Amino acid sequence: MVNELEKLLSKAESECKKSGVRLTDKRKNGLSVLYHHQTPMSAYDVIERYRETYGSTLQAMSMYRMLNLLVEVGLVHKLETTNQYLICSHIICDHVHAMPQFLICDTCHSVEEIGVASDVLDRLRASADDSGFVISNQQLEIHGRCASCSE
Amino acid sequence: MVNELEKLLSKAESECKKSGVRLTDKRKNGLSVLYHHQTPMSAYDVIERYRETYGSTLQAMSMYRMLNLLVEVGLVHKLETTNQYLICSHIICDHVHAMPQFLICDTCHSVEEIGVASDVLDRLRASADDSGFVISNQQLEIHGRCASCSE
DNA sequence: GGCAATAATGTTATGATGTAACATAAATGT
DNA sequence: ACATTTATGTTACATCATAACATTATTGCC
Repeated sequence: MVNELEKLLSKAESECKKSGVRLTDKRKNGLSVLYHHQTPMSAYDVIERYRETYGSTLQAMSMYRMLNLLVEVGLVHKLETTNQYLICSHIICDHVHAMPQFLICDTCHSVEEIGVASDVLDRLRASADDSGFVISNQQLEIHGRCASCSE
Repeated sequence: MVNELEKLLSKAESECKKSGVRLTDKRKNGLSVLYHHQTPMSAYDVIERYRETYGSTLQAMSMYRMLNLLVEVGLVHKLETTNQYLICSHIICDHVHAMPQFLICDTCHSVEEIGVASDVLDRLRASADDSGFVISNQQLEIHGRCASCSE
């Protein structure tokens, strides 16, 4: 079996191509940092981890630029409720992705990414529609306690 | 008909009593500022408006303390996706409040507060439960375009 | 290859959001 | 009246994020 990270980077390559941007070494490294970290990271966390791993210090501006780009391309998610970034856990799969939903454990800070169940989404759209409100493509961030923390 | 703000403040009074905190003049004034503003405000927005209205300058620390307390008591909501505060639009009603859901217009920044439809909530809990995840009491923040902005 | 156009990154400064820690003042209960 | 609790003041700082402009790298085209 091929190294998962390589697979991820190769998928990243094609996603970047699709969006007409380059997957530079720095961006690859940034992705790797997020890939190897098991919980979401703040931009400054990524800067620090990047420096430890690759020996080069990125300015905050550069990091935010990189992260925002990776989010736009769809390789990385940003949790708006915690100001943190995490790699998309479904980069490698081939199916079309539903609206992402994050189960964020407020105890251990782990995050599970699932797709919003289609019936939930339908209901949400319907209830928003009662107000004439059009839901944009976005994500749901649900806080609580993960399985092991709620034992 | 009684002034709506007065009604709100009287309800606020009883909510504070319930929680064992005092509804001081500063807190009343803070609530009034939020009440008179039609869109959500950052803490610093409230500080500025407070100063304009009441002629006294609160430090950031004081304002955050006040706002956090009003959120705890249930008189004010905080939008975690935008770091803004808004008065609970259902303070005055007497029924038990469902989990709040905010329809946040990314164009005009207006916010409509509704209750999460109970079937949506049930489905959300069920899908989270598949992972053994327990949803805490919280709120949904849905971004998109309001009726008038999507015409 | 030369060279213009575009994309990416560097650099500096600053704005925006939020809290820790400790001091003082005001209200409350007995 | 006075001890306790609650609220507020004050200072300093941590954290999150971007504007504006300069430089470097890559690409497309002749």
